[in-house]
Amino acid sequence: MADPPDRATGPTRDRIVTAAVETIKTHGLAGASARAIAKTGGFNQALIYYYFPSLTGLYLAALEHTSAARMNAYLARMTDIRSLDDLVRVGGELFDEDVAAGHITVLAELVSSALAQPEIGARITELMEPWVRLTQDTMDRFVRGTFVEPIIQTGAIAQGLVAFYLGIEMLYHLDRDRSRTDALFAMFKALAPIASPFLAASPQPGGENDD
Amino acid sequence: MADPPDRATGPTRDRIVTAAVETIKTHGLAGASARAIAKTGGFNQALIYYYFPSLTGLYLAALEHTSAARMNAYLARMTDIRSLDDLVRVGGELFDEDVAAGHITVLAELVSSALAQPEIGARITELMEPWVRLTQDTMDRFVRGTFVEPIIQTGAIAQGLVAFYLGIEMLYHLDRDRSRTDALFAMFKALAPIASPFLAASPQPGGENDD
Amino acid sequence: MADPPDRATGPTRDRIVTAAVETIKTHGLAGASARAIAKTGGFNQALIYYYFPSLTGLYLAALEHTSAARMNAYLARMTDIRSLDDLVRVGGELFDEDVAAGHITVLAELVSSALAQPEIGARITELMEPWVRLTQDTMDRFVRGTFVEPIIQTGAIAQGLVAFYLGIEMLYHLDRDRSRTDALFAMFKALAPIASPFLAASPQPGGENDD
Amino acid sequence: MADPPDRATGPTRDRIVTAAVETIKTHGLAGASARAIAKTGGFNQALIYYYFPSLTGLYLAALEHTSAARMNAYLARMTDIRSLDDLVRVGGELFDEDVAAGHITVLAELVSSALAQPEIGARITELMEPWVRLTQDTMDRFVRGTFVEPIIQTGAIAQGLVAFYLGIEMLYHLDRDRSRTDALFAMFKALAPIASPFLAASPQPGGENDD
DNA sequence: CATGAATGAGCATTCATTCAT
DNA sequence: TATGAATGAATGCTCATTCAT
Repeated sequence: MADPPDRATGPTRDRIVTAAVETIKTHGLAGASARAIAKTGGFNQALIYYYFPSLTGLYLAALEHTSAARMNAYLARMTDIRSLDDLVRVGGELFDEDVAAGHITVLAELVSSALAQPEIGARITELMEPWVRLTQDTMDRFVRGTFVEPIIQTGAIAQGLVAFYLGIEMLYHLDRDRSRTDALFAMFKALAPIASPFLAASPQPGGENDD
Repeated sequence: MADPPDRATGPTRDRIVTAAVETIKTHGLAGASARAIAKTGGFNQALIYYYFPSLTGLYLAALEHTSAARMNAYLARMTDIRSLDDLVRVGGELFDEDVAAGHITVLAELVSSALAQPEIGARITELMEPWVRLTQDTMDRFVRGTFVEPIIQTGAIAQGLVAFYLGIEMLYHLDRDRSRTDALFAMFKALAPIASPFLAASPQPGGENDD
Repeated sequence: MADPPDRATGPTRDRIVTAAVETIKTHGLAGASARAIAKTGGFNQALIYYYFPSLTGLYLAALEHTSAARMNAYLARMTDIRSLDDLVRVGGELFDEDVAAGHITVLAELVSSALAQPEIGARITELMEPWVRLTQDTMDRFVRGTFVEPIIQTGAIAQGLVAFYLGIEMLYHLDRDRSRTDALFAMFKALAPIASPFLAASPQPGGENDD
Repeated sequence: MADPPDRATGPTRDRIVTAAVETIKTHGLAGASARAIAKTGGFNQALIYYYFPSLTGLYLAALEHTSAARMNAYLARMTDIRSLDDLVRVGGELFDEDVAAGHITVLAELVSSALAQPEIGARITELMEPWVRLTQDTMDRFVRGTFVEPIIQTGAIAQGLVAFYLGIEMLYHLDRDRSRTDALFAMFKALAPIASPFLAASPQPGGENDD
């Protein structure tokens, strides 16, 4: 308590965070005890408390880690998207990567645990905001200037899409059955050419420029 | 003869299940220890094991309980729905009730825990199937006979809607902020009159008649 | 507490005792919980307390039961023994039956438990006395009148033989290896003709006549 | 790396083992709960699981401990034995020490518990083997070269003597009555001069040299 | 005569966390 | 910087026993 843990950087810290992500992904949050994480990473369990104030702190750091890593991947691919067709295709690829990276697993487990620990709920909400923003921005690029713009609220829809994304991943883990997700992506793909006329022919490139 | 518990009925069993639902709703699955549930219900913790083979058994019973209770409520209201407008309105009301009853909370917590305990995943999937079915049936009533029928796959969409529903509830618990949900329902409400022309003018009453 | 349990007789009592013997034999004393015994016998566990003041009371009754049953078998075969050869042969047969009946298992388990519950030690000692007596009497029949009579103390040896018997059975259960016991009995068989000349040519029939 | 306990050495480990021996000796295996052992040793019960994988592991370690300690004592005294008279005298002294050290108590309790937990039976058999070997070796030293050598099987007899030893100790704990044992040792003492002529006049010194 | 229901106490084990080194 | 040692509190679960019926 004398020394202030929660060191911001360092290779050992990364090692711990990586081990935490891996353990949460494999054994769930309930199975991600200090012992389990230390075993995964091959270090002493007391080391966790040298870098983080508590296990919860590490859990949040794990979410920050995967979130940042995935966000980079998303941003890198966003420039590829020039049509609704691209959007569906790239979206499917990114989803597959998300699942493989364990990002949404970590997210879902933490969101789930926030019920019992409301104090971390706010922080998780913060960490999700960039994703909602990115989703909304992407939608705006397709919607701006079209006749649907005044009808729909991209902000609300973005929230809903993130929720949907979270839910889909949770259901996937129930029985590891990809057919659910596959059917949905297939339908999106089929709908894309139909919806295209109503949307922007060539979506404008966009970042996080407007608020 | 009284050895393998999991008694099917009885007032005490109900008391335990109710206490379990209440505890999961309030403290999450991680906080729903045998002791915590017993405290909520005002009975001895050993009593749980007289009625259920394990805590996991009780958790599943809790989900079965809320699921059955909510399904009854849903079926009772289904006949009220005669237009897309009705659907949005009744849907919103039912969602509010779901949240209040804690049904989706119990569901979300159990789905989340299935990551670490794959053996219960299959059972949860079973318990979710009636909901997917109900969702799909309801959609079919609006879609059947319209020109959108060949374009969309109500089965896949139903899965997606259930996932969306699950995700929305999880996000709601993050910060207890209803604005997210409200904005979405408001938009649905606004979209209803626009979408109506494309769908069945008067949806056919339907149960679980077709497979 | 109002009614005095420990009923002396009755078919139901026998059923309980038999179930107790069976359970101790199979699962050991530590595994012979009220539940386990009731399951073996197919009755309600509370029934035990209608016939016995406590589980310990039932355990002792179980020992009394097997002890009496085996004593009858021993006495019935004693008249067959007319030579040292007979003794070894019949002794081997009776040992096999003892093991099969679980008598020595129950005895060994109870003796073992007496360490922690000294209050039952005295009762067990009492229950073992007839066996020591029988052993001594049998020895006396062979020794009386011979020149070895003043040299050995059949009382002490009888105690030792019973201890040996107990120990052998315990070791047998370690690995279920009969070879140990077989080798010993084989050697006894080989020694019998050698020892015979030193003992009574025709052992006198004897009961529990002398003190 | 510190995860699978069962640390091989260390003073704390010794403390735990000693406390376990003491507790088993006093309260029996059934009374040697983690809490009871911790109380005996004055340490936290969780410490047990830092050094041993389970209570069973500790029980076996306790047996290994007493067995090794007693074996050292036995070997140290073996050189004193030059006659049958010595054997009886030293044997009696060692038996007294065995009882005091609790070695045979621990052994008997563990052997008894192997009925319900067959998986530890094999290990216990292993731990008993040196004792059987020592007994046989000692007998061989007296028998070798004498006319009784071809008649008796020292291997089988050694097994029987160990069994006898075990049984005697168990009976002793029934009523803490030493007279049984005393009478037997007294008789052995009386028989020694009689048996001596038939055995080796001066037993050969021997270790575990021959197989 | 027998049972189902119920309980308080105890069990083995694991937890997050601390601390001296 | 990192670790081994240690602990108090909690975990899921089983126990012998009681009691109303």
